[in-house]
Amino acid sequence: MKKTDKKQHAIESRERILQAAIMLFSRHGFAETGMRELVAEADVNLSMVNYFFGSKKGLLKEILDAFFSGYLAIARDTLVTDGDLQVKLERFIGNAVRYFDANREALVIAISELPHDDPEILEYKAGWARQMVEIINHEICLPLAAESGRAIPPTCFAPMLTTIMASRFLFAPVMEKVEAGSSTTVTMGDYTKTIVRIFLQGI
Amino acid sequence: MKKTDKKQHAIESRERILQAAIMLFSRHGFAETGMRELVAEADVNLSMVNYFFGSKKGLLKEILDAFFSGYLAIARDTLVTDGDLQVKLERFIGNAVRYFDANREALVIAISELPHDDPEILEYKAGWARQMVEIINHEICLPLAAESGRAIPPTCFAPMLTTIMASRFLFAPVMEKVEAGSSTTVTMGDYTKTIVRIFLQGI
DNA sequence: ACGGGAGTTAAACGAACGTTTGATATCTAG
DNA sequence: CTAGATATCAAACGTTCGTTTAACTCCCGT
Repeated sequence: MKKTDKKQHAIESRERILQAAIMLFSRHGFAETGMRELVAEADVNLSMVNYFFGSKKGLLKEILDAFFSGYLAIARDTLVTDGDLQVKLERFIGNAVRYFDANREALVIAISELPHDDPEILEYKAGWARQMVEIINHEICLPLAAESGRAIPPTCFAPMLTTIMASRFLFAPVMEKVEAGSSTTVTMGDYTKTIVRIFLQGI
Repeated sequence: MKKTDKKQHAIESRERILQAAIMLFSRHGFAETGMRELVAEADVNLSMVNYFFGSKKGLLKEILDAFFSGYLAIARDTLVTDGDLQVKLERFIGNAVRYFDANREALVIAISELPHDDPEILEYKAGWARQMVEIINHEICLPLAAESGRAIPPTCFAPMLTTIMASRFLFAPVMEKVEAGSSTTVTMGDYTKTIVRIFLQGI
């Protein structure tokens, strides 16, 4: 095995652990997923999780970190610009839904773990939320108040916007049982358009 | 101790377990809450949970059952009536938000556990969802399609409506860290009005 | 008044948990 | 070439998990 192969293999082991964790944490939950189940799925030795991530919780942190930073980047890229409020909102929702779709498993983990008050995790979830709230405030809430007089705080609006975009992915397992195939009858494009329409002109 | 006192005490033990479970499951999650932590909070013996509820999962089921049946009852009472679609929707949102507020801990448990695919739990979450979807379809989606031509399936709309109403409670622990007191700066009445306005005429 | 069922208890069960250790193989740097 | 870092491994660590058992108390129906 060449040196590059060895390093490559290590990187791949790390990556396999991440992928397996994202899948299992989203399907069974973080706490109900055991390390042995995880390493079996990732096809690595039991010790490798602690070797690469320090602890099981460290692994969760890295997953959440990657997801939140991507979500925040989308907010920055689509909202922190000149232009009409409606255009910005439409662009943000479009990109965010695409991002949620491409990372639906990490999204489910993030929302599931969101309300739990593990101090260690909560504190730095708040770190990401703080940045998000600031963007939503400057680019949506303040302009909205200026042009229509409606004052809605970003700490209230950001959760609304995030959860409505996430709703489809959170309910997917249940709705698939309610009506098989229901998670695909509405295209992602129509899903986006529906959310945009609700926010711009109501149902 | 009188007979009524004894029976009363048993009922109270059962009730204390339920209350402690609702609190702990919502704060720490179902799987991360241990039985010993639970019975210490409820001030009962370790065996009592299995005695009253059969298993830890039986306890979770009872909590979810009570929450879902209450939510479904509100949907029936406020939506399955004659009247204008907008009036019905406004009435439903008002009552549902009040219900979520009064049962915010059970709500958090329900949403957190929603995406996980434990077959036993998933199957009967789907049972409740099926009834909910049917009501939303008949009372909202079909009338909406008839009067405005917009076709949005209830398996897509019900999750949207539910999660936007739940958003405030799901994000409360995080938003409280972002801005202390932020979970009370918007009254429940204003929160309701905002959601109603979004759905009826947009932001 | 007494047998039976319901509530409660302390103790123990085996299993599974996350983590650590020490050895081994492989690659890198000097 | 060799010393050290890196990746992998099997095995064991001590805890904690959810559940079960058996004994005990107390109340109720007959």
